Amino acid sequence: MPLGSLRPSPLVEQATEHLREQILGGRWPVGTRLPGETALAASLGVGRSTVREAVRALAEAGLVKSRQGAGVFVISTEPQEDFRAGLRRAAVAEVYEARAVLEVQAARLAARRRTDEDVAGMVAALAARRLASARGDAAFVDADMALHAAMVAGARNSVLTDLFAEFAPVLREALASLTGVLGLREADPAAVVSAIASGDGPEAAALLNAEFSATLTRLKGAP
Amino acid sequence: MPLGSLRPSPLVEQATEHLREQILGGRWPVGTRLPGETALAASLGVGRSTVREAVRALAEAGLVKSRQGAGVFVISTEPQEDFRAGLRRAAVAEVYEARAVLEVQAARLAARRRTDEDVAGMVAALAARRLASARGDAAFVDADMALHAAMVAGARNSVLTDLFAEFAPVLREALASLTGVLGLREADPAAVVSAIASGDGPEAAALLNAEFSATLTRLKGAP
DNA sequence: AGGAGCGAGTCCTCAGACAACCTGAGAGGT
DNA sequence: ACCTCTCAGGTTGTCTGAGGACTCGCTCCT
Repeated sequence: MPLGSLRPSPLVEQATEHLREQILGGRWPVGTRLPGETALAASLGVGRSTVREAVRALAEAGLVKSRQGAGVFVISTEPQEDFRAGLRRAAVAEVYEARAVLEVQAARLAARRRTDEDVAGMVAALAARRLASARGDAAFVDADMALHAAMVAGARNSVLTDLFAEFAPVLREALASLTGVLGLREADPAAVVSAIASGDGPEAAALLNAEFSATLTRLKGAP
Repeated sequence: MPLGSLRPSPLVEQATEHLREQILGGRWPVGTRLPGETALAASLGVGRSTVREAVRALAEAGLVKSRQGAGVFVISTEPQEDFRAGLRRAAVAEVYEARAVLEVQAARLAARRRTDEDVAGMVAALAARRLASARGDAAFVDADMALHAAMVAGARNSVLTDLFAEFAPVLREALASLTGVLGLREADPAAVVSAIASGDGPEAAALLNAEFSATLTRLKGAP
């Protein structure tokens, strides 16, 4: 069962996911021994070191444990992976869409609940974003994310705030290399902030939704 | 800074923990590049394969990400506290509100994207929920959650699906003891399902939003 | 029957080689 | 002056071969 000869992703990741599926699928129950490194390598059509790195990743994920001289043993078949791990594996467009789902409604709530301090935070983040616009992509994306975090914080819901914090690192990484293509600098978040500040929830939601939709079509158009 | 010549544990694990401490300790801020594999190997006094496996483990843990040709970059210095744990600690009303944020928009997407199989799943879940309505609270809540999971699945976004799965256990536990107070049995999810099936996103979103809002006021009124 | 010894199998680590890829500097043209 | 192209150096990705360390089952001897 050799892995595809084409290489859309690193071989190690392919091997890791392949083995993960087998384990989660119940091919090797808890306590059983996996085939040896050389056997797995031959079966997957990759080198031994590739298999070793895949097994190392599964060990870090808590699915297997290797004992020198004995073999690699399954210690769990539960998809113990936390939400964060799934996020990193998901396609950028899906992550971005989920982020849009979260933020559009959060903006609506923020318009009703934001305190004056929240507004001050958004205004400050807005200014920082404007400054960062002239700097590198990474700095700009950081400032942009900080602004959006401030807007979500205005919703005064700790679950939503934590959730956005989950998305932040993945989004930052994905967007930093795409700022040029996506035209993030052309967006006008000031209007959204003023809508939230003035308590106009539907307006804030509509503005954000339009921006996210435009970015999303660009994202799907040009990978 | 060579690792100890004695080997109480495998070298890879020592190297992994060593690097993890450095990253969590802030030696390399988010976004910075780690020294190259060969440099790290020399600095730790181990071979390059050992360093590679350590980096692979840290990548699986979500701390770093390696890009071929560029280097290994720090993407998080957070000690990976579990989002799930935070969910369990949050107030029920906040969790429920976040769930509403997620589902209302997911329903809107589902109306555009759901396949016929998705609709079949929702109809089946609807029937099961109707049957379960006569049974105990726990069974009914399970059936209700299954129905909502089917609706979210219709949005065809794996991130949203995973996210709802994250909420499910917490919601189930919290709602099972409150079904009587919240009047969940009185809701009419059939209308939402038919709106999704007929492609009417705004209608589906509005219906869900109304239901969630009503439940939320009851939830805050009588904890 | 019981224990010591042995050997096959396995993981652990290293070294070297080459491929694939990214980045930045410099040449060259507009 | 600015833009584009090329190229060289550095980095990660992958494979292979080798030897060390450890586990476990089998054999042989007492």
